[in-house]
Amino acid sequence: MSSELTPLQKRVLDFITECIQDRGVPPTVREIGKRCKIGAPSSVAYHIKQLESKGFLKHEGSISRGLTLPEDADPSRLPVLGRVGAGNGIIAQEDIEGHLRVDPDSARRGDFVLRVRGDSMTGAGILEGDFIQVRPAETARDKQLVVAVTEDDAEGVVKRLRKRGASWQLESENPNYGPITERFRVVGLVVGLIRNYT
Amino acid sequence: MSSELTPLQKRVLDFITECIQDRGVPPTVREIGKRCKIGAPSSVAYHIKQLESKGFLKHEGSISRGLTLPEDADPSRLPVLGRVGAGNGIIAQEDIEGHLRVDPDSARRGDFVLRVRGDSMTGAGILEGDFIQVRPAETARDKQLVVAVTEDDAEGVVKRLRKRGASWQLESENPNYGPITERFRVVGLVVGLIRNYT
DNA sequence: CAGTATACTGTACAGATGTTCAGTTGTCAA
DNA sequence: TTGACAACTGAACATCTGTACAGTATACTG
Repeated sequence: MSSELTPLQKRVLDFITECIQDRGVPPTVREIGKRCKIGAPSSVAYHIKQLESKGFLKHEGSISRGLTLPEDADPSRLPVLGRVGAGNGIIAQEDIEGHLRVDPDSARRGDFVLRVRGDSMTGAGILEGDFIQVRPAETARDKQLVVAVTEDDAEGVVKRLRKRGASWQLESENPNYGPITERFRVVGLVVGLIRNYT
Repeated sequence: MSSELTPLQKRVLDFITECIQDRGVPPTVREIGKRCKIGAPSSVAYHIKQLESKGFLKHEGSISRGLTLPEDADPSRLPVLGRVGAGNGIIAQEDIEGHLRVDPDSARRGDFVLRVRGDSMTGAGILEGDFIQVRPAETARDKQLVVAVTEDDAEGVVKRLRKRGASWQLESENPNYGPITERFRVVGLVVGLIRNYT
């Protein structure tokens, strides 16, 4: 695969990212060279071309400091999914309904957002229409809020994982709903919630 | 006051903001001049100096494109307040405990964030420790969620505003708490909620 | 009127900057 | 060894870029 980075390319990319985020201004080729121990500006240009062709960087014409990161390089910009897939890749491109920006301190690469349907979790303060931030995971501990898929419902549900005796089940937090005892698979942990009052 | 902008200065600042947000790279003095019909680069430098001295812009040394916006120019970066003041200015600098970034589409300039204390609003899906996004306002409509201050408690409470007969009162959404019927003043509307599960 | 402050223009210049191009080095396969 | 290829170096160059400086025009003040 051509989308792998050499250690040096990674260092270059990291430095560019650092400059943009911390200083607000992208670096020049010579600044990159100085920091990453690359002697010639043309050599840096070479790496930039590599990074650009691999999709890690955008390079605007030949203007000074014309380096930007592609939008999806920002880990705090999370995709809002209409459903979670049951397949191996949780995030299917066709299910992305939009994007939501969250605080960078509470986001990790890979997180995604799901819109809550139904009122089965009102007891946990999760209302219909809320957005929940989910961190992909295949296991969870007792009493954690999880997103799971069952064989019936491959769309994904938000429930509390509970151990009852020897077996695990998914419980709602609304007396009108019973637990899910059929086979299920945890796909992620609920790590945050965003609600908008119109 | 020296913090007012002339129309031209505003156009310059708007263009710089546009470049940074849309293109990712700040403009050069000549790019600004071209767009804002300022003939001489030195004249643009003059305006930049003005904008910088008024605090609307940061200007890094004499490096190319060394223009950045001060952090508090970002309307999606909201201050987290420990309490809301009862005075004329709601946001007192000394009460700012930190900052929280929210989605730009749901933020407006002036919004702030308050950490919820107590469980009086659990019925509305607002739990202790949640962050609520507040938009300053002095009036609100029936049934809206508001932040208000009373004479006893100048710290600020989150309640639902209700009209009961001829008078208004603040109601909790937890059967263990009664309504607040004493004099109060609305300071803002609840427009969003952010919760982090650790 | 003279004096002053603001908001410019025009020009010049040193240094920064992206790019090109002709080579060089090291690795790996045949 | 030879050839191919990726990863560089070094030097040169045309432009881009921020800044300095010497003025100009206008409005306002006393």
